[in-house]
Amino acid sequence: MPRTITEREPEVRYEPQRIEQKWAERWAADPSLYAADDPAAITASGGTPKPKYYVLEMLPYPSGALHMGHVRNYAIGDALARHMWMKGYNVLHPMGWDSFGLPAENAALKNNREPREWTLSNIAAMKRQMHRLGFAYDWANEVTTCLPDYYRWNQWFFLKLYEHDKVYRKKSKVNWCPECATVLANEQVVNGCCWRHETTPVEQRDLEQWACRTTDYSDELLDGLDKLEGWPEKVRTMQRNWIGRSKGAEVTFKLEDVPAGAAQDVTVFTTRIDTIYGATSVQLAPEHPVVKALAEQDSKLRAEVDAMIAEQKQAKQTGDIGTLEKHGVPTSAVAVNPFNGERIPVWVANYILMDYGTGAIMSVPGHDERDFEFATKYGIAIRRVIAAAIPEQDTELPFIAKDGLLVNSDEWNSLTCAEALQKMVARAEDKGFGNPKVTYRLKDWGISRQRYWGTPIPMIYCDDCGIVPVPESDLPVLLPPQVDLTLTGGSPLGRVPEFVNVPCPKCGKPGRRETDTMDTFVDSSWYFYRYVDAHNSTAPFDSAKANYWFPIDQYIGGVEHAILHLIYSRFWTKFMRDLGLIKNDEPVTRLFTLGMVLKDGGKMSKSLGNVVSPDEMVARFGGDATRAYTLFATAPDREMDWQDAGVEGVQRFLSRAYRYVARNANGEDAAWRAEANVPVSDDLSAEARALRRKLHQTIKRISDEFAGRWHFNTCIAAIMELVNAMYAAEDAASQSKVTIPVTVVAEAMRNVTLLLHPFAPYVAHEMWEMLGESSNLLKAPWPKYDAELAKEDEVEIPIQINGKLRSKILVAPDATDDAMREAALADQRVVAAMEGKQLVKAIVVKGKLVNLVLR
RNA sequence: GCCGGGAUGGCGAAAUCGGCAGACGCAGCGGACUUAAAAUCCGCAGACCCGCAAGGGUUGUGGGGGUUCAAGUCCCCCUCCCGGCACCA
Repeated sequence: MPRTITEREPEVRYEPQRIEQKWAERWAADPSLYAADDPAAITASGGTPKPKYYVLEMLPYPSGALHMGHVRNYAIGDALARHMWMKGYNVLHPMGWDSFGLPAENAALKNNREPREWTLSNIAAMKRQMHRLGFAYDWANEVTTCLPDYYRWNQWFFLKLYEHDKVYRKKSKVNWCPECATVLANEQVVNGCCWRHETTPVEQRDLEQWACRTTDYSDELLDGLDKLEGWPEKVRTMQRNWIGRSKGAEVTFKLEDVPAGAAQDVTVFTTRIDTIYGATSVQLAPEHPVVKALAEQDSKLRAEVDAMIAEQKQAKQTGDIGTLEKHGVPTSAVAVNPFNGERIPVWVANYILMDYGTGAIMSVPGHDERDFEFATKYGIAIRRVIAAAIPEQDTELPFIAKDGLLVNSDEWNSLTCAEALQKMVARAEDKGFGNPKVTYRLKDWGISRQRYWGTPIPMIYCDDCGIVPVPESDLPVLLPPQVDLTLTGGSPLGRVPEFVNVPCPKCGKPGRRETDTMDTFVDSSWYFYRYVDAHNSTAPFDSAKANYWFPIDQYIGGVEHAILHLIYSRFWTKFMRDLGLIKNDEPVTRLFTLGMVLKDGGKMSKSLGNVVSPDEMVARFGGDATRAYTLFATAPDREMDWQDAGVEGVQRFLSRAYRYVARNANGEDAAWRAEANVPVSDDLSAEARALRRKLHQTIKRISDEFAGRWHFNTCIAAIMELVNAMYAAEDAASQSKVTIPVTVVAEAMRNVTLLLHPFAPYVAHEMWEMLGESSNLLKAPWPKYDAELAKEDEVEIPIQINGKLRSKILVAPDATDDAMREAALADQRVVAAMEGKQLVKAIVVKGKLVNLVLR
């Protein structure tokens, strides 16, 4: 008869609220609990230093409350950090706040609150949530980007950038979001709309802006990606596309029949100079200066060009550029091909973009699909200049092959494309009508924002001296309080006379401060360096400390930062390296991008009303269950569909683990502890051995996951299985009247606690205490598995006949192939199945399976 | 259009190297305990068919083809979903 529950279940209840409260208080009382060892102290001590491990989760914007995506992100990072502490690493695991930005201004307008006050109170609230979830952060090195002790170093870096000509005034068309009333970087424009206001089309305005020379590092940013093997391929590809390097040539065509005042030639960019004998027209972007000059003399052309400009603008905003039907207008001008002197027509076409290359192309309809479409439509000549090396492989035009041979190209005929590319550029350069050219899609990073809640740009305009940097000794330039934030279009700081009007640092005459602030992506471009030395008041950080901790060993965050933040921060690292502040070329060795948290198959959003609040989950199921569920639902890199019932299931599991320990451990009793700590003897019942086997198999599984795939869902499943096995062993033992020694039970309980700790630290600490352990669980050694103990006595081997499962046999795990085959052939069902058939082949996979091929 | 990722029970998912598909959990069903409920514990469970049952058979990882003794996993073709890029010359 199964034993009754009442015998086994005294009134032990898992009360997460009580346990978590208790440990949260203890942890809060010890601020040094999660502090890393100081590298200087490590070197001084002379002992074998612990290896360092810098694990970082992307810092949140303090919107007021954590969302489930944060919880999932931090649960992953915290599990890893705790595991690495247990593995004996010197772990740096910091947290901070990306706390400048527009939402604070909006809140200020809406609720009449100071951005600073709103932001700081949000930070306090979110920090409470993080504490409640038991995340182990080194709060002593917290970074809050909106405070002067941080942003003064943004200003310091700005001065350094200026000094090294990496930041400059750029007059150009800029992206302007009317909703934000500010400029946006190219990276912040999504489908022609603002990244924060996805339905607000971005306008183009002529403005003078501060821009960072990110393009000085284009090649290094691109080529460096090859070495970032610890980054997801997806992110590397996205960055490659974003940088968009294209190697080609510029070729200048002389123009005829153009107005006297206009340029007398036009330069095109091409990646296929080898096809230039196939150029049968030149195509210009409608905004091209030559077109402008032509249109001035031709009102009909002007009307058509204006319509084309409007069409392109519209299509950019709707994201339809790329699918527009190609059309164009001929002009009166004629271009001369510098290679063969051929006179070809000049057209204006809607598929040519002014902001890429030179805004002009040579059109080769024989070997480019777009040009082909256009030429076909307007009856422009189409000429073959490339043929396949093997004539049978020629296809109809347009023929795009890059490994062909040149034809119809005078002296260049029968060269391969690759040879022609090289030689023809050389000729163009030699003759002065062309040159090799590398074009990038990446543009310099415009960092001025006409906003209040950001870092003031430390520059002063003086009528006599021009642009004058604020002297380093005058930093920080403080953000004034109580500023009128009404969205009128100008920089709010411009409305604060006490801020604007300052003497020129050079000549002392009245000057005006720069009133724009920095893009908030400046803040996040280097914040992780500040963590190593957050209180430094004489430098952004100590170089020795940064060189100890960097690069970041593991960075964890959402894929939505694959381009913006992760390109800017790579740029910043390279600039700091060139300044001599750091030695590393890249900030991050390994990057992990987590999947989104969905609800009912869709994104959680306020408008859909499907947002699950972490606070509510914590109140219902506890912090441990909430965070552990975010890991249990699926693998961390996959999208996860939230289900409240799943959290409840995890809570039940934690309860089971806790109650097992509560019933079986008596850590307060010295006699029990003495008995529990006796080494396990070899003389064990089958039940006890099975339990130990399961334990050691579980240790292996979980250790392997931490070292490899991070499929923490299967880790938690494995611990569930182990706990189930502990209950089952108890059950089996009670039925077969065998006892499982206290030492074996204690070993299982101790290890379950250690394994559980990275995922559910509160309950693990409570269990650790119940076991009478007084050491700090955070740094308790990660368990080692014993391969001998993990080995099965017997394994069940499936027997297939012609690939179909027909029977199973038990054999020793190291049984030889012969022994397995014999055992399989002796099996009753096999014997029956072989009746009247012939054994053609027997496939034996050692320790795995036997497949008998019968005919 | 191009580049990634994905599609497995009623649901979330597992299967790490080509070797028992569905571990673990949720929901469900049956049972124990209870005056009852909650909580807890034990058990069952892909689908279909045969059988009173024990058991047996067929089928099954988006669709179609292929390689193999053996395919969720490898190859070819296709559909749908998610993410990114896109007249980039």
